[in-house]
Amino acid sequence: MNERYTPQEIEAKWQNYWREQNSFHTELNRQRPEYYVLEMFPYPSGNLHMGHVRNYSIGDVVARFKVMQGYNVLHPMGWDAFGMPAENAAIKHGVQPGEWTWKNISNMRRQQQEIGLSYDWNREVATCHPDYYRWTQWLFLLFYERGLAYKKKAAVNWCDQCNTVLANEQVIEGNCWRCDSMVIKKELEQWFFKITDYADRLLQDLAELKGWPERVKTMQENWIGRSEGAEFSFDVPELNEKITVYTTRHDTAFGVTYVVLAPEHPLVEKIIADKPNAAEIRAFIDNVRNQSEIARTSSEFEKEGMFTGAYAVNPFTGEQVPIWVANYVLIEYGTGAVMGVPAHDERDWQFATKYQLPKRLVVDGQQGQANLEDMTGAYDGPGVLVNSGAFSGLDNEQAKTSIAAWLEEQSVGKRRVNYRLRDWLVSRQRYWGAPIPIIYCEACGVVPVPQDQLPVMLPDNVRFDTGSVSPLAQVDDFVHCTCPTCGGAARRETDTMDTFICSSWYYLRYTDPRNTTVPFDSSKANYWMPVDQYIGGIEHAILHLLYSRFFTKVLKDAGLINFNEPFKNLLTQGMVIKDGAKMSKSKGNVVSPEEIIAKYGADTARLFILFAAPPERDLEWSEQGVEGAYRFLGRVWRIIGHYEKMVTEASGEYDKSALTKEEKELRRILHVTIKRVTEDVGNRFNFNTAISAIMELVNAMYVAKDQNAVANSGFMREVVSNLLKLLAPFAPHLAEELWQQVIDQESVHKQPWPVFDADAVVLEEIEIVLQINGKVRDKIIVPAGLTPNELEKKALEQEKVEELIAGKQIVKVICVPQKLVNIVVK
RNA sequence: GCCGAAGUGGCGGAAUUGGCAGACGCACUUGACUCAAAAUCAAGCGUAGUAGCCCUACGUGCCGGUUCGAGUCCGGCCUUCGGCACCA
Repeated sequence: MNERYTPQEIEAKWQNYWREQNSFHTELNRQRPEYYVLEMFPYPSGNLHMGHVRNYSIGDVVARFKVMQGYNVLHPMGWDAFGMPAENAAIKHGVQPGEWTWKNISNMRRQQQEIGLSYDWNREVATCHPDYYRWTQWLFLLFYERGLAYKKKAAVNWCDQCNTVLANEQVIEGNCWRCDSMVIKKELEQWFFKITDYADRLLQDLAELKGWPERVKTMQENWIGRSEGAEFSFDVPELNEKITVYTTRHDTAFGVTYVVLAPEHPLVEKIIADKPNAAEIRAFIDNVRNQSEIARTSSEFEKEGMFTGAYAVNPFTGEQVPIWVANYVLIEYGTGAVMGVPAHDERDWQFATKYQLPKRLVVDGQQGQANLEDMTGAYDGPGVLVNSGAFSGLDNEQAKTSIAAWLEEQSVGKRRVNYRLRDWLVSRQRYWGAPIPIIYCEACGVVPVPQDQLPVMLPDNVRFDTGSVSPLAQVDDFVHCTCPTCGGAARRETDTMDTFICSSWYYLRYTDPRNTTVPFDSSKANYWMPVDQYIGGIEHAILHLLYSRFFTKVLKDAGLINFNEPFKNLLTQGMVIKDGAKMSKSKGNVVSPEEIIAKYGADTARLFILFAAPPERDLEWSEQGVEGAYRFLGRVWRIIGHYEKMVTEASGEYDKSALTKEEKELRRILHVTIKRVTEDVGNRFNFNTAISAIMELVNAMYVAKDQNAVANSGFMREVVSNLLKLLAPFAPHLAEELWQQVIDQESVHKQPWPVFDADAVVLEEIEIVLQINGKVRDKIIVPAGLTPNELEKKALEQEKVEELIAGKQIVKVICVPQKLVNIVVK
């Protein structure tokens, strides 16, 4: 073999070899345990960045490790290929979005192949391919049939920059998730998926996800935002109407001193129509509607409201209370109307103080001593009900139950659970997405496109500078069609689907990627799914991961799959940062994977990324660290080169009992390393410590070389072959090269993962720490396996110990076998 | 405000079940090799005291507790990062 390690020569060779051998092709096989490892598929932006390299390196180690352990491993890759950037490129450079996207895909696929990733490329999918989006459309229709896709007019999020609507999940602090510009509210008719029907299951089943990080589960929990309360009605006698309010504090219902409606509430216009200051109130409402969403929903925002001139009757007290309209009540949550209880809600306190509305204390938290005069803010703690009719004297938590029961008996209200989660707005006024397969017929109304007419193909040669209208609406051939039901003239829906729909089921398509009759065969999906290990960025904690969970539940209800949750274990990798900041073009701190691979090779890049930090933590890019990884691989190359002749000429067998002391020690380190790497990769995903263990083994091989102590060629073959197996998932090219040169002609990646020899890892002599009063005072070498009594005796015999405890009384001696002796004296 | 995660050398990080804090790597220092440099191989490297070795004391964000023994467990804080937030 060459004296120097030259990755540039080695890597391409093995990448071709793996491709020619179809090394990573996977078939369904019920005789073997399956394992599905998946990295989030990328958007084909044009080039891989270091975050991708990290993501794929992690997945590749897991995949190769599991293959060697004997699992039937599914490890696919594909493209989340619809979306805005392709259209922006079309507007800017005049290139067709499809052309731009496919070009990017082939470039990024090449870059992935240069990393040496073990994907089964036969299963590659791209969401923008008609063979894929046909089934996205099919699934839309499934949702439609099941009553989970519907169209409604609502105030929706609109991004002026992207010229389209957005789902709530895509609005980050009031800004567009993609272009970061401010999101405004627009009243539009749009398609929604009824994710709220699944709110409770999406919340409950989080408990099943033992292999998910706590913070992701918490984020989803917060997002779903379940609250338990009650809903009840106030009569409005002058209109013969009712105002229904939602509250989680029905125990404070006797403290209501006013009722507030959201400005958008449908009753507002009715109430104010005949009032003298109606015009003034309307002006106020218009003003509130023009306030931005973030401003309006910020708790620091000044509360403003107006009295409507009408009154409502509190069903508990029979009292009339004024009806207000105010900016702090949101039409989307609850009933769009709330009861005002200034004494026990901070917002109501502020509002009532500002507009001099009365306050009434109904929960006493100070054993009868509480009074309004002493209060400087609302009291929202526990206490006993006062001024609350028949409920006075009850503990406020008990009162919730009693009052809810009363509401239901009197038929003025009921218990109710509310969610913060909104339905998923799925239509987009964009071209580069899957067309929504719906036809509008004047005679038949809304008609779903029949399955045999799918896919509804995206037309070519479209103009993109159409402003706030979907580009598809400008294409007459696309829009005009015949009604599938009556054959009359009809129009197609011109909106496309949110790309998050495409990515909500791709993991299922991988299990059966070329199926032409259904999106996937159920038995195949049931064999491979759920994904055993999913790996991706934390930025999808809510968006993609919530939508995919929703899809899985709907498909289960439809009988297409037999599992509840798509991703059994989730690893959220940290960011790759440089100089303390995320790599970005604007900061000028981007390191190009291609350049690194050209300079050091893919094995070095992979090794550095996996070694520099545990996968969940942010990783600081360090060129010197990369050098270190490269140096280590060179060290491996040279030490194996040193033993090459010995190992190639050796047979596999040797007499273990004939090993020298030094050989035994090296063998012990080898098997300890096998044990550690197996556990670190298999149980904990601590690739950094797995690699450090391999480094220690290599260091020990250098020590042995220095001692000139290893002469047993059969044993050395064991060391070298196992070292290469351990290294194979991390540095697949180098391991393959050395394996085939030194050990065997069959791929190292087809070898069984090594199993450690329990006898080899046992030490004959061990070091015992001697403590006096918990402080380390000495260390002794003793034969392994001494009983605590023997240990204690040995410890007390030590000269140094005798010296230190002389004249003192021994209170207690603690012996931890194989570890330490602690002598407690006074 | 509510919820979650994390704080360990100059740096990235390790310590898996309460048992030698700092594995492994980077940086740095030194030696060997070399005319020299690079590469490589070898050694040292928490802080303070000491010329130096031995040794001693201190040391895992802060304060306290439990324990023979705490980076690890408990109570109370502080800081950083992330999510949610006028959600009634």
